[in-house]
Amino acid sequence: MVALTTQATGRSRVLDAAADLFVAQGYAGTTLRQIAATAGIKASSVYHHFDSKEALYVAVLKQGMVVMTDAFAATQTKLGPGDDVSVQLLAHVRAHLGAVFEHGPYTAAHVSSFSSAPQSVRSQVVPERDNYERMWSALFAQCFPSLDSQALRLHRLILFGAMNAACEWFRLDGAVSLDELSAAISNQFLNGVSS
Amino acid sequence: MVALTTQATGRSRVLDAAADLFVAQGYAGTTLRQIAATAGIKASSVYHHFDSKEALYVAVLKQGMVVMTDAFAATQTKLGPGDDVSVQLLAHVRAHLGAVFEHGPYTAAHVSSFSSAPQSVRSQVVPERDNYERMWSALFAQCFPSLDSQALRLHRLILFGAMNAACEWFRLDGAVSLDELSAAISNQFLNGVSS
DNA sequence: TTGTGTCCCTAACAAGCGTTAGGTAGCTTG
DNA sequence: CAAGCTACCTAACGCTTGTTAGGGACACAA
Repeated sequence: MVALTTQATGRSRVLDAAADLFVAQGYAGTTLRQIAATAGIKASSVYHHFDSKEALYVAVLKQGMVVMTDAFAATQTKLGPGDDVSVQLLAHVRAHLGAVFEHGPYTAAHVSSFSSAPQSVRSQVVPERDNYERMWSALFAQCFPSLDSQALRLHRLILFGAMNAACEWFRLDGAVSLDELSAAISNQFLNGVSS
Repeated sequence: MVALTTQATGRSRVLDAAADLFVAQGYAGTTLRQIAATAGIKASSVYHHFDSKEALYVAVLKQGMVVMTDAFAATQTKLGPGDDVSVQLLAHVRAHLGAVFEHGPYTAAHVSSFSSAPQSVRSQVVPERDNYERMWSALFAQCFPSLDSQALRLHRLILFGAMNAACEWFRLDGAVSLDELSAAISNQFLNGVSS
């Protein structure tokens, strides 16, 4: 097990290590001893920072939501009120993908391992998720006023599927850049393949 | 733990139970005793049908691939050679989603839990996955001859993301039918939101 | 009847799990 | 200097895990 040499304080080292391992192996597939070893400490020392493995998991998932909502909010302040729909959508897609791939492993851990999380964990993160979902719902309602609420929901879920699935194949050091990926997804969503 | 009352022979009961639980809890989050109890037998009896938990997992994943490739092949035989691109794509999207949601839990288990599978498991299913991927690559190359191979790959991954992510929110008994979902994804993919 | 194979059982194993108890070194504050 | 806090340690706990050994009940063939 390779220890991390980055990061300063102990708590965030543990959080980082946990998020990394949760992405790679899932929550149940990752042991506290693995997390501790990656953070450079012993398993029992994790309990100095977190009450339990589950609490650590919740902390990772919530941090992932913070990163996402922050990215969304930051994008919104950068956009003018009269910006084109395509500009707005591209910016927010870029922000979401940036949160997943560029701002640490927290968002990636959330996206990739939330669906298999125990019920008790899931329910603790639902408020944050709902909040982020509402941000996108509002954006969609504003961008596509002609669609009814069911169509809006469907299209939003399709877009989220396309974005979040990228963490199963996209690599930052690959042939496609994040900007290119964002443009491809955003453009495809608005105009379809052919254009 | 509720025992299954469906299915005939013991081996497929175990396979069914395992796939169901893998979808809900992931591979590592599911115990052999849970699988056995759901199948109506004891944990040690699972070893009469499978060499190990890992072998059982591989069997589930491979069965998922069989269902998918069969669905693809069956769709291809139903299509005429002169069929429109939109007809072909809709049919194959419908077949893929049908495999995930209508033909047992195997494909859903594959789609939802492959990414967190151990390396040793993953490598055993790679050939089948590559085979299915080639089918879609060929379809895309035929449908969109003007795109280069990198664009084809990107668009294919976007479509797969949209389809596979549906297993995190879509329910057969919900407000949206599988036909509607297929049409929405296929149409969105070809023409974008607005149309 | 006697074998052979299938399908399942009980009982138990070693290993690994999350977790707890209690102690120690070092820094900071009074 | 003494007190207290932070961040970690060693050692061990009870429990669950995947897995194995060995046996019993039924079916079918010779």
